[in-house]
Amino acid sequence: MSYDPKAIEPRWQQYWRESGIFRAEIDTSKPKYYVLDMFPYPSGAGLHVGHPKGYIATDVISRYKRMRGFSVLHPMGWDAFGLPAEQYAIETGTHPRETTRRNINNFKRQFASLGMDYDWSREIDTTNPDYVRWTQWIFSKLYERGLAYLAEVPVNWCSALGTVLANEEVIDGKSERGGHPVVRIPMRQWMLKITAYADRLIEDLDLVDWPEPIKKMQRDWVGRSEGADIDFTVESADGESLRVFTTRPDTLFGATYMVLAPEHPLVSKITTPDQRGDVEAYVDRTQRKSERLRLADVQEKTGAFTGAHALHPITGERLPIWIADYVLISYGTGAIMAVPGHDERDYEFARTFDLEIREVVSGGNLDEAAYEKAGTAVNSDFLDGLPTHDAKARMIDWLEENGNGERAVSYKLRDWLFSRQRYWGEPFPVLHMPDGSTKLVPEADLPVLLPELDDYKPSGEFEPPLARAKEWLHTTDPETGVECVRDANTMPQWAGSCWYYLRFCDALNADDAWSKEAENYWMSVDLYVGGAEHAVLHLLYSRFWHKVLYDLDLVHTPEPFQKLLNPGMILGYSYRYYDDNLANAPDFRVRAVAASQVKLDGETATDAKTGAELKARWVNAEDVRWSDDGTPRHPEIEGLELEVVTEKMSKSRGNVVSPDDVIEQFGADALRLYEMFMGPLEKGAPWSAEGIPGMHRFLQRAHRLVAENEESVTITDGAGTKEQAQLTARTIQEVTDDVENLRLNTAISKLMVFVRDIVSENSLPREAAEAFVLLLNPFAPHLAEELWRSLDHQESPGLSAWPEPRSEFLETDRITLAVQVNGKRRDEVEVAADASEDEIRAMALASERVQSHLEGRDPRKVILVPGRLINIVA
RNA sequence: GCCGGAGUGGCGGAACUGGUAUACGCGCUCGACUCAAAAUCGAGUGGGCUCGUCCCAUGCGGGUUCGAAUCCCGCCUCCGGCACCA
Repeated sequence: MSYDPKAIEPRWQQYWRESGIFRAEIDTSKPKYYVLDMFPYPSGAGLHVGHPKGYIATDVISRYKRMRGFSVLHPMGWDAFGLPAEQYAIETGTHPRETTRRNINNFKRQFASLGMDYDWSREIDTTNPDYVRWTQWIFSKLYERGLAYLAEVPVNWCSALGTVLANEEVIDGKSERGGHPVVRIPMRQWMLKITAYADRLIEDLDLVDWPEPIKKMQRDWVGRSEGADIDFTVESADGESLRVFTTRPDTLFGATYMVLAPEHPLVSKITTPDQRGDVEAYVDRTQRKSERLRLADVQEKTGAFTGAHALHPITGERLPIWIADYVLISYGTGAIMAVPGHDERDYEFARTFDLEIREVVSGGNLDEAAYEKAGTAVNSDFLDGLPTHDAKARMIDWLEENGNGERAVSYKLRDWLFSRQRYWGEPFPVLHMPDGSTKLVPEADLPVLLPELDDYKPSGEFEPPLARAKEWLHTTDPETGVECVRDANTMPQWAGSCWYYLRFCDALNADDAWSKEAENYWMSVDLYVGGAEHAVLHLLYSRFWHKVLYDLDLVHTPEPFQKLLNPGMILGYSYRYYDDNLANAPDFRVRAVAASQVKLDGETATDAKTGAELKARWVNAEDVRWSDDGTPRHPEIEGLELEVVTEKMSKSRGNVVSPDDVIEQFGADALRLYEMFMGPLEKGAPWSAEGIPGMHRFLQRAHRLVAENEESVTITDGAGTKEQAQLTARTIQEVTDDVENLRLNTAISKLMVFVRDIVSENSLPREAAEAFVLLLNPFAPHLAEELWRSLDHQESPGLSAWPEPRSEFLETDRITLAVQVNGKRRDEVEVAADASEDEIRAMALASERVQSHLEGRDPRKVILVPGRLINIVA
């Protein structure tokens, strides 16, 4: 019988599901291994071939670790709150719960068809009331600790999404999802005090094994800087003092003016009557300037003079106080001392408004640019002659002694804006009392469930859809019977993903979020695999929650994820052109333009000839017409050449390849193998259909080798010839080493070499065959099951022990050494493995080729690299 | 602009701490099987020429070394992140 994945794969998938052999068990006699994928949002589009790369990798590792004797936890679940289901509900009236249920079923079907070994008894759905209950419970813990608070804050309001967004979700003034415009308006919102954990979020990165670039991104995001707060007295404003933060207290003598953010509370107080007009006009202008515009002209410095002056704390000099939007209200104290000699931004501002530039650190040329590096203090009274580092310390000492300031630390990280004005999220377990205070819904009354709504639309008036559910909204405090109001906001999608890895440890626990015992056994996550796009969002948020839980003694590790791996994205080829139908009008005489005729400026495309604005369009990959010279063309518009772009797979780009189709044609094992074989896990690459048949052929060969041996190959007992035993031992050793180091691509290539070379005189040794099937099992588990049975085993290979190489076959008695002359390879010699240097040297010098390259010269030096080469230097 | 990461055959990639560059797969060429094709199997496949015991090749230009894809210096290109954070 020939290899037929369609017949084999469903059979074993059913067996895995029904036998429950991959169920995770707490077994204290075994070491544990917790391998976790970032769980997906179950979208309506289902999985495409770009998704499973990480999932397949964890499946390989999970199966491997189980065979190595670990008790393995490898769960899967759904991050199922979120905008698309809600958007779909708005459009069609279908309840998000229904959409979510359908999508989850489709995802589960796809995961099953890929042959995943998930323990489905631990499945998590973040929208499930049993789960929401504990998400709300953790929020209550944050609230009790004072880490959740309501604040009137300027928020990122996105009217298209009808909600506020966290800073991290806004990119270039547009929403991260969908790219809709975002404006800043003040609103009363739930905030989480992540800044209280800023230092620990940086320090504890030393405890985890993560890619260095990701750690750096997190450090930079928290953005800790050390310096000093310095107080300036505002002249003639009844002793009003102005506090600034600086990282360069050593340049205090170089401060020639002060700048407040336009939103700074002092602005209205200190502005002099004759400057009021200018100042108010400027404040008004910056308020209306969108985030986007503010970014666009970062180079241009603008500002207005308040008419007020501050007094230099040491010299008593009068420094003019300006306002300018290059100073941000949300960082530091919202005010700065400007040192134009040693800060690029202040320098530009001073140049624009003709303010004094003073050198207080030597080393640069202030006629040309600000000098920001370290140097020696000059024109600085008691700091003169000190190097920057010492000058900073001396100045801080002076400030503290004289009561003019103190050592201070500032962070870029802001508190986490935690409420959304949407329907499909966790309600806040909070009651608003008539006196304006808030209190938690008692733990016994959790979860607070979402009310049913007829209409999921955001009102557009900054009011959440939940506010329309009057009966739900108005309730009574179960403790006092007082009438009160629920909170109409919902939590952001991050909430559910902040702690799901803990619930997986004990997913069926009805009394607690997790038991101490389960948490103790399984945590922390040994290997966490997921996209680098979560480097600062999900990973920072969940680390924060985890630390709060750690402080509450609810978890026993300070960090949740020990090792992190970011699989590279699999991209698709898409085919692009442009047209001038900007508004997608239905009856529009569309003019299509090839990419070669288009000028790109950032995100806007214009016609290179006419300058008219254009919109990018894509042709579905399968609809592309290929001309004879191999260029892609539009299927209908005659002669329109398409531009080939490699980008993330998405429906809108028409470049999605479904795993369903690949599995239908070549089987899940071939798909699994191909995705792992494409290259290193961390690296992304465009999907190419050409490689899959090669994997299919390899599996076919393996099948023929082990299971169809009646014709040409016979399985013989024992380890076979010396060469066969050596190849087997070496393959075991090398595959093991590769898997341990997550080099799954090279592990597969070694299995291929084995299949190519193992047969000798039409015989396949039984030991070799069995080792091979076991090595193959994590990668191609369906075929491995099949082959294992054909070798007369009753149990799954997934439950067998991983093979050990027989050490006596790892060593060889004769080795081949390269012979170099002056570093260039000229010949090779075969020597006994234990040959002495003199012997090897003699053999190398005896080589005809070596002699001819020596051209009669005597060797000056001979370098022997044991086991590798001998280099003769002449 | 700043900070990361990466550039190796026609393509995906391999080369572990500086030690035989191009493993493995795809593609291509030739051959076997076949009436023929597909499938399968086998052989070959970095480039060059004066076809040798040759020369040149790991983005470009230098350097260190007996020896460099690997280390150092200076550039170029692509990908990702950040973006007035005082």
